Amino acid sequence: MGRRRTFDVEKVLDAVLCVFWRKGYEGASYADLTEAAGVERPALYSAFGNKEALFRRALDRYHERYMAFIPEALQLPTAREVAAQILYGSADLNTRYPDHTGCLNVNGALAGSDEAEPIRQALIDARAAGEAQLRERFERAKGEGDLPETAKPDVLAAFVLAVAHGMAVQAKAGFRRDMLEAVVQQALSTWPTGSSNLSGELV
Amino acid sequence: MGRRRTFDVEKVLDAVLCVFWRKGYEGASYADLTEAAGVERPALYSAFGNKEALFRRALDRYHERYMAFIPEALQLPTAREVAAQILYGSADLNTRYPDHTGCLNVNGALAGSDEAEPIRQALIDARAAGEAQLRERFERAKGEGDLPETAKPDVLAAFVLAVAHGMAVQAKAGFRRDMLEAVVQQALSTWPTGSSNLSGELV
DNA sequence: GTAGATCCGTAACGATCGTTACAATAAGGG
DNA sequence: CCCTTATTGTAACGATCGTTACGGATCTAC
Repeated sequence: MGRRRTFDVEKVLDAVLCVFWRKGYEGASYADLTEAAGVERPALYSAFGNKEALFRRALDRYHERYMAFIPEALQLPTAREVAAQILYGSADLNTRYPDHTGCLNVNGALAGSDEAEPIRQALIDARAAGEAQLRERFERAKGEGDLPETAKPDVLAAFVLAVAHGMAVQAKAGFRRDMLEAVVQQALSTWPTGSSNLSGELV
Repeated sequence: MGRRRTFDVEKVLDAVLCVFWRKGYEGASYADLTEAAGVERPALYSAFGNKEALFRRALDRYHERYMAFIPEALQLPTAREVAAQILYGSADLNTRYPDHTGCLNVNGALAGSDEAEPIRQALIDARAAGEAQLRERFERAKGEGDLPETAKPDVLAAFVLAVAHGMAVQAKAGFRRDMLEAVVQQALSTWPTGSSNLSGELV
């Protein structure tokens, strides 16, 4: 059967993920990746394929390990709780690790060379998938009377994720968690209600 | 006094600016820059210095030519109008040019290699300067009774710019202007007021 | 018209990029 | 114990990165 692998594939993937999280797809070199992983280049190629495939694996792992709060949030009873959980969860995740702040979905490849276009599009698709889920959840809330008839689920979803992405930019700039949480509170103060709460006050 | 320049420095700077806008600092190569500018590399070095200095010149020009709506917005009479002008102006700028969407302040260098750290910090500083101006404007509004005593100018400024930065991310992902404008409307839907407008309706 | 200064394009610099031969090493099956 | 198979680290690949010598071209000043 031949020689066996001497490193833990998942641990290496975690180390690689952190580098991509901090430096983005193009900003992370194989020198950075091998140093963080404690593994030489051919081992990375053998285990994961080329850089693009490695990033996609790291991105999948990111969603599994760090974005699990999103599907959890979608199961909460009210649309407002869903939005609050997503926004507070984002503020937390974006500031939890001082050496890789922000969000991989945003940091990964916002702008870059033409060579990075497939990865940039993959991140766009990943964000669009999350937005579609959120929109569907808000449509359900509208049907349940949890959101008013005038509410626009697509706009609400885009708004919530705009705030989340903006916080990711701010976290990458060094914003502290309590500031982001205050931003979330302000964002939620505009939340529409199905009944009589027109005051804009927090529930 | 010697041979004269055969190209228009400002036009070259505009062409360079568009490339940085689309691909970011590290994603834009000299091959890209010279092709867009119609000028060979040594001419760029002679006129602007190295890549970092060239980007800073392009960034200055960006603020002069495209972000002029910010200081204009700050002079509007009410805090709500200031916020609205900044957000609608951002939505417009982020989607106005199909081949370089989003915002240079965000696209330029959100994440990247260590070599890009000075530029990344310069963009952070530029955004922080705009945020400080906005906060001061909101402090003034608070003193004028335009914002309630409970309002937090720093949080409001961070919130407005979080929405703006989030829209920049979304615009770079292909969001259309009308969608961003709906996001802006949602963000403004319950702007705090100093007097009796607690309905959350748009003015 | 000539001298001096400045700019232009070609072509190359060393460094780093992502990627991969290749040989040594270590495991299992006969 | 040998053969096969797979993994390891070294060391290099061609391409591209940002940067710059250098020589020919073009201007002003005298």
